[in-house]
Amino acid sequence: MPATIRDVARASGVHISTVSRTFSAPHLVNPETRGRVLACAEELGYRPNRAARALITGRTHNIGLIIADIANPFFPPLIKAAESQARQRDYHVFVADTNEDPIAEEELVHALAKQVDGVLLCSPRMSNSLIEQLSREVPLVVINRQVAGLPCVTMDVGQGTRAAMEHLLDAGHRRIALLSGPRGSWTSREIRRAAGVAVRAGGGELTVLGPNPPTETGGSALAEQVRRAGVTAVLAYNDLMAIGLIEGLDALGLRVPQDVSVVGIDDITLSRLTRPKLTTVATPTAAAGRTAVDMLLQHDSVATRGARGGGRSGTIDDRRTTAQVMLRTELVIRDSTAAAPADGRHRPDAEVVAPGPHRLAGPGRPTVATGGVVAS
Amino acid sequence: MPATIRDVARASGVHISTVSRTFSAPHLVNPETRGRVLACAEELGYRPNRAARALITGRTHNIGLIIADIANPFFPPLIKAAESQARQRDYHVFVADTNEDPIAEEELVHALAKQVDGVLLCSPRMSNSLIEQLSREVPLVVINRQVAGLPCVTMDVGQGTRAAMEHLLDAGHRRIALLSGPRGSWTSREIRRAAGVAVRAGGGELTVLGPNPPTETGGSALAEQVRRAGVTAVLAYNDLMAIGLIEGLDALGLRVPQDVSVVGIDDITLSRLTRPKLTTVATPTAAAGRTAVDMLLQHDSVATRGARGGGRSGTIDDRRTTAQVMLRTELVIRDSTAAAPADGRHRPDAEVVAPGPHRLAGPGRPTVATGGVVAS
DNA sequence: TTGAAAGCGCTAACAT
DNA sequence: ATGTTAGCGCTTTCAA
Repeated sequence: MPATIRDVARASGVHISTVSRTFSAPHLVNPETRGRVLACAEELGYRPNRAARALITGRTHNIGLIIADIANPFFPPLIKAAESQARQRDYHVFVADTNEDPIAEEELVHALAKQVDGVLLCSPRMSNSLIEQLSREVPLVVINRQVAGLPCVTMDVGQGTRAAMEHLLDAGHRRIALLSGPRGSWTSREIRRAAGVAVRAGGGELTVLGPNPPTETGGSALAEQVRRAGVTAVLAYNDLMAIGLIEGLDALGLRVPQDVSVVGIDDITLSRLTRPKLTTVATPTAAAGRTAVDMLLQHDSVATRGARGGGRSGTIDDRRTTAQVMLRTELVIRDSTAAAPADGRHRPDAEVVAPGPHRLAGPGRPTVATGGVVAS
Repeated sequence: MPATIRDVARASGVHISTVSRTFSAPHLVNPETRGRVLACAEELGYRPNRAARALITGRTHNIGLIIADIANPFFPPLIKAAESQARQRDYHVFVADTNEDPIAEEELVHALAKQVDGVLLCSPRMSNSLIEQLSREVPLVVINRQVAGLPCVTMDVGQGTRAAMEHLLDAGHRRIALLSGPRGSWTSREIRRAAGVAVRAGGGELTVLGPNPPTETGGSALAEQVRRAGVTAVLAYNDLMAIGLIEGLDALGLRVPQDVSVVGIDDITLSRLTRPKLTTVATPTAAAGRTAVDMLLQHDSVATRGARGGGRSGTIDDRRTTAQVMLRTELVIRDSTAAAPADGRHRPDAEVVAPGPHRLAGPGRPTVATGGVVAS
């Protein structure tokens, strides 16, 4: 039923290749002919079949977006921005949800590989080596994680964590807890590292609780542990956990921020709507989505992984041009943090992190180009 | 670079058609041969190219999901459920965001049509006639709207609205406002219709404010109008608006629920997290996503719109089997509603709906099969 | 049970 | 500037 290139050719009295050119290389066709072809195409409702085109050009004009959990409010703005940016460049996007499962992630990359020109891997939980290996199958841009040799866009949570900790230390807090995120999360590791350094530098003591599921439930489940730890302030892996924690604390009769100060990370919409409004490290999610798409398509346009043409270069070769972008974050102070209560609180009984073996910026770390802009 | 069917054929010493059969009709191939082929395929990391397959079978194993606004928290659970259900049936899903723009909707259907076996149109804002017309181009399942002759999955917001209104009337409210949703929203029309009837039946007076953008901002912007209307209770088109309204009311010094009761619709996660917790009409979004996918794929498996085969039947023909499913909703009473204040409040100055010309269940309405189950 | 051949809708050399 | 031809990776008659 749908009109094909042949229908248009017949209708406009030219060869199919002329029709093809009219769409893929208009400058090569006589304006007059072009007009006629276009008119016929319009009339017949003809639209080039992208799949057929992909078969020969090797470029599908699709991209994959693999998300840890669509229902986690951190992601929708990123998805939205990525989709919008992609479409603006005439790309469509497959969105897939892994439920935070590394196995599902891998399977999805394989499944999508043939149908897309590249995949945006958002908050992957799999190993670095697996990511590298998959990047040989299809161009990858990694979001929320750094993988040496691959284009990555990350948020500067280290800086955000420092700012948050300094904010808490300034307010007189000394015993501080960190609710860490899921196992395998690069972001969580960065936060922990930065938190350890910052708290130590400020003369405080950090208690790390986790790993945890990055959800509201994950946060509220920690209320009792937080209480027992005897801390006066908490930094959570994300806003959802922070909000859950506040709920849980509330149920235990602990008030935020009077008894305990709580800081989140992400600045999801929700964080302005709960009471108390959440102090949090704002993370430029939409910018991350846009940037990742740009990086993928730039990377991708350079390297035509065509069936006919230059072959599968670009997947490996232009690693040199591979950029790692880190987007700035920003501490947003609202109502969930206040001065530390005057009375000393009881002793902790959870793990206490002495500075430990983490290097802050050792020689092994990949160079980071800080080029991002905070979403306003 | 990626292995093709030919590589596998060469490696296993059979003709490509045998390899093809091994994957698409295994029972037609000798078990021994099949084993060998499978082994080689495995070894080479071969995966059938779906685009190439689609070219000849006419079935892409992709579906499109067109969403009014991904960032609106109503949608992510639906997207997630749809994607999950689709993938379970070996389908991938394109997600596209229209920004509530009817023009974008139409354009997206066209753009996606060739790459998918069907499109889920979620909360479309375009006209019925356009939807019908588009359904001739590609199988459509409409979510959150009823279009005669097309498979639809809707939420029974009429019932939910009645329950909400009865709840308010029981609590002594007589002056009630309805914050309507976006222009073009079927759901908004249904709510208004049901609200008018229910309030009138209960001896109350309904003030309709709108149309409005279905956002928090949309809600908070209405606070002043709500105050001037002199109502003691409000039903909002969705939770986001309800929450925004509560914020706005708060800024005007009006307390919820003491001064004004507020009811939302949807029961997004957020509604349990704001203070006061929102009374709302729970809407089974995940179930809607799953159901829509099922309807599309069932519809679709019946009708092979193959290039070679039976042609583009199914798009028009089996309208007879077209189902319209309406999912049950449920009023969830939380903390944003209370008894009407004893003192009479000032007179409204916004539009007052006398029963008006709306029929509740006129002859022109399509038959509705109520078959849904509320998501627990 | 397998192979041969045609072709899905399109693009890209190569001619003209 | 346009037509010819080959073929992307795959499925599907039709024969053998």
